[in-house]
Amino acid sequence: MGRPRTPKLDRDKIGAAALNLVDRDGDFTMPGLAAQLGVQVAAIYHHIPGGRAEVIELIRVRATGQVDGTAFDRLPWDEAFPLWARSFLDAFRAHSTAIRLLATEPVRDPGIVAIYGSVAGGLRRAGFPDDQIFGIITAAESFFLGAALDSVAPDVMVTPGGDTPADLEAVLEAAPTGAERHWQAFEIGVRVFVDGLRRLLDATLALQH
Amino acid sequence: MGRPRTPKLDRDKIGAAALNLVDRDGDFTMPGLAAQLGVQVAAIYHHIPGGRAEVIELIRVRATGQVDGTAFDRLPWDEAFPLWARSFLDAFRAHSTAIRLLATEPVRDPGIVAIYGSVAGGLRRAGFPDDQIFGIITAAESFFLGAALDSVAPDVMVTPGGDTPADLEAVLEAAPTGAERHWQAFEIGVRVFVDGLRRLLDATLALQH
DNA sequence: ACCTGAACACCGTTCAAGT
DNA sequence: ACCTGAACACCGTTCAAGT
Repeated sequence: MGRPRTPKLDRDKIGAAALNLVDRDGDFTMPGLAAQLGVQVAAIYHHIPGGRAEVIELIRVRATGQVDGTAFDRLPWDEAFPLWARSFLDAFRAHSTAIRLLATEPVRDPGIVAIYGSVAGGLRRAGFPDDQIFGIITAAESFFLGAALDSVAPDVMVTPGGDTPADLEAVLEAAPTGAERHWQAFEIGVRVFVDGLRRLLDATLALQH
Repeated sequence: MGRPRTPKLDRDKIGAAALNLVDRDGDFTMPGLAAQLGVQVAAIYHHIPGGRAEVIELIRVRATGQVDGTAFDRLPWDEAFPLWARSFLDAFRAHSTAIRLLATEPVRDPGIVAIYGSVAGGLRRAGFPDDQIFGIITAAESFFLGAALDSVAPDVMVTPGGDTPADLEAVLEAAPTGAERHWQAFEIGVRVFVDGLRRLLDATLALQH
């Protein structure tokens, strides 16, 4: 008891243990985290003054740190964009049980934002206007985040009841089911986004000519 | 005490009271909800066997019930789409303090899904293929939901530190700040989405010619 | 500085008892 | 069927005490 000769805890260990718990259980508690670390709850507060909310932030930084935008360094923007999108989705799906915990706050950590240098660079070189690029990145991330949430959603139940509009019923029947439904929506979204961006780029370049 | 002559509670009253609490405080507790209703906590469980999770579902249905896709009934799809997007964002922003509570589960309630008959009808008449329309709706909603989360996010802090990539720094400096930043991202997203959908529609119609 | 041990106020849920 | 009153196990956070 008392102060140990070498500290038993640091922010890194706490973050790693928390992510482990969350991957296993989909959630975590402070007592559970303390037990996992072989420590009393109060000890955690010494390193993470923000308490549970700050632990969640640690988890978020760890999970989103796997998002990779470096494809923009070596590929044309319209080829890099789908890879970026995919890495974002994969990063969240790798911790799918934790998505509900992570997604409630958008990715705004300065350290994480810095990772997007490649994305910003790729879009600049392509010719997108500087004052719109961060908006484009934000809009894209909004879609990615929503898609991540959709990816853990239960499949839509098509109520065969008579109160469903005919158009909706036809559309639901023609749509794929299960996991395929989610993938289709994601791929449509990425494609639509890239095509829409291409048009925005063309309009910008036409103005400059 | 004992069974009252007329029931004091029903699902509707519980949902309304819960939404009120959440609008005021950004969250709610079962004891707090019971107090608001002038009732003991256990009484709530008699009407909502699913407990707190089901109360949240009631709130979600109420909030998302304000999403309006009927613009597709009277306008061309590319004019209706932005109005639909806006109504979705408004519905969530009207309960902005509750977004974190609501957004963790996507809108998949059968009753809510039925509202999208207008959207499905508009996209069908425009010529989008039946088997892709639900994917389009899902992708669009993913973006709307992400944008709603972004709309309550704190403004991005531009760290003047030297470790920020130059491209990112330039882009962050050129971007609008505060609320304007969010609106720009939302509008770019909607525009990009509509333009991308137009391209998808053109490709579809060209195949059919 | 870093941890233990114990405490506090609070939470969600359940259950017997009443009409 | 519908509510009360009380209980249970648990949670996040704090604080004095120890080294």
